[in-house]
Amino acid sequence: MSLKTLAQSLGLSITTVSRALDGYADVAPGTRERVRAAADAMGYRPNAAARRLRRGTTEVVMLVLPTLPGRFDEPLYIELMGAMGGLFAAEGFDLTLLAAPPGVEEIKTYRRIVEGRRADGLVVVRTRRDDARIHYLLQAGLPFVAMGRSDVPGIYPFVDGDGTAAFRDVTRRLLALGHRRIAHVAAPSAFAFATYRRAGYEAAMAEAGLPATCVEAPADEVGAHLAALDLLGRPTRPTAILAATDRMAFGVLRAAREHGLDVPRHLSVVGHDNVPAAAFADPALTTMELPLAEAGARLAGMLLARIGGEPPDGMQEVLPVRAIERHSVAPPP
Amino acid sequence: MSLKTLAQSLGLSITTVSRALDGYADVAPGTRERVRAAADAMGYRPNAAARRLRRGTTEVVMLVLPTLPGRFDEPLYIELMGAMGGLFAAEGFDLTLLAAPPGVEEIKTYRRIVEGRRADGLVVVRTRRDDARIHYLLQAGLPFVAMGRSDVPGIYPFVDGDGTAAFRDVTRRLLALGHRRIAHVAAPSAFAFATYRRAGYEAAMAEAGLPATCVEAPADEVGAHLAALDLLGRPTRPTAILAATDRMAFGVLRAAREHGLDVPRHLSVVGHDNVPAAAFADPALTTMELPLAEAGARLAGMLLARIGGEPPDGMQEVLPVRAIERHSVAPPP
DNA sequence: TTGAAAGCGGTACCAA
DNA sequence: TTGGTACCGCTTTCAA
Repeated sequence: MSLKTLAQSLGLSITTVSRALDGYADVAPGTRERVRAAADAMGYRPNAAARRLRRGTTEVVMLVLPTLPGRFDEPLYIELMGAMGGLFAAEGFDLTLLAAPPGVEEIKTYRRIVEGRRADGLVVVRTRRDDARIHYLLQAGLPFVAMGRSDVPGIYPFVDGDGTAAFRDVTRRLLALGHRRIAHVAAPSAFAFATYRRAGYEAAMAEAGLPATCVEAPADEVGAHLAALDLLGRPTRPTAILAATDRMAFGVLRAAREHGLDVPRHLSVVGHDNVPAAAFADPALTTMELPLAEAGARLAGMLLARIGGEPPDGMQEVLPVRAIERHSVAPPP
Repeated sequence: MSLKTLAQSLGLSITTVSRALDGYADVAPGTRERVRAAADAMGYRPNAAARRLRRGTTEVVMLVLPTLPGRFDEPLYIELMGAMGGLFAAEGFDLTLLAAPPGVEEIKTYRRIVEGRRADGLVVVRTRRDDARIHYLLQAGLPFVAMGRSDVPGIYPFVDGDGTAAFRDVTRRLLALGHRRIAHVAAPSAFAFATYRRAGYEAAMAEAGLPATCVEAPADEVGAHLAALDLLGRPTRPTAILAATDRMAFGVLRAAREHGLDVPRHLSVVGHDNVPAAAFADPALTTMELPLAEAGARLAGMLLARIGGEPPDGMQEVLPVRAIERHSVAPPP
């Protein structure tokens, strides 16, 4: 089903048919209707490759997942994708997802996308402080948006949760409850979000004139479990632990159980992300949530605008993080 | 950076350059090397749209996620993707992921892919008994593979876990431990996996001459939570509950807690999937696992073969499911 | 208001 | 072993 056969069956030129379908003004209304009806009836669908070649555009937006063999919080990205997908689709873009493990090979994936003109724009997720992907994309000039900030200089669109404020506020709440020994199981500092969250925690502790205790661990259950085991084994153990993510919080909960500690009676635990399992943890996990639907909508809007040629100035947003109170926090013993 | 400029800079024709890069035999070895070196140096990358248009192939394989806004238990699919991605990439295919919420619009997404020739092949996941997607793809003739079986007649490649054997075996194990009142919180029967798992449970119960008790619930924590609340509130409550998935098992664990029941002392609970959180549930969840890396590898191989023109006969595999013993199962009280 | 024709950047046939 | 060239299907000038 090509434009040609469609045109022939209508006794028109492909030019006219093409214009009628694209809604150009210089086509007789009657002709346009006739063409549209026929296209519909015959199930005509423009060949994507041909249109892309001709227009020099791909109608594809890619989100490259930095998948590690040991998985991380990918469900969050899937949710983000769900939020963005509809918006892109409405503008005729396919949102496609590619997997590229971090490492030296990672940039090759981006080169292939850029140099092979495989996408009109990119979504970068799980940003790192010194992010080679952002460096490269900035220099390559391909429109992109980032979910999360980074330390890379330059103006580019991003949306991020205000992790600093969130962790500062939750630390203050714990302090107000009477906690004094509050520890933080941080994610690796190479990740931007990890440093923002940690900074919020440290700020609140400093404010209260209390020492901060941070342990850095791989951003998963296992890493946090080991880190928490360490913290809880110390002579003066913390009465509250802030985990950088919910998955890390699950590891902390387990460590508490293994130390015979009741949460929240002996130990308060807080996570971040509000993954589905958090509500079903024992006890139900007190956590924080960045509304991904909203973040996705903003990101999609920004990327579409960038692809449309708008400059990135002002396309930076730090969204507030919502506190979710459940049952893993209580006054200190 | 097009073939033309590359050819000009080498003083060769584009024909020769194209053949040299594609590794055809009828190119002088010296020429080939010279071309390759130049292409590398200049960062030449064939324009994807042009090649696709000419070859009539897309070098794209799509996996369409049936995402529902708000619930994504799909880390499993991400893992599957990770397993397949490398294999596809090795053959020059992009594995791209598309989101399409189930419903009347779903098939439109598939039509767009098929009619716009946007992919050479598809991976269908979370199959349903009467699966409109499979119907459509079979009729459209586009190569595809399914993760999971369906009742749609026709020969097409699939890989599935043997849910029937898995649930039969675990039910037998519970029976051997002395359980008599074993219930099953089933996923909606529209999903193929749900009926296979349920069938295994029912077979084992019938074998033992015991009545089966099934409650069907939405395949998430909340649905299973409500279903389990119902089961545990009955006059003679079960001593063991099999949940169709781990996420559902989390809901069951919560219901048990709310009924003041200790798992596994008062109630045994079993899930399926072995999601990361399962090991960190309280108690650590006894569950089952379909090796997704292996399933992904099989699926990728099948799809590549189908795209290469091989017939689908014999491309059906039901893989054994591995039992993961943890701490949510014990003899009945 | 319509149509002819020139590409977009490759691939592959045919000839040299 | 190499080069010329006709497409692939669509968009978009330019003429009619």
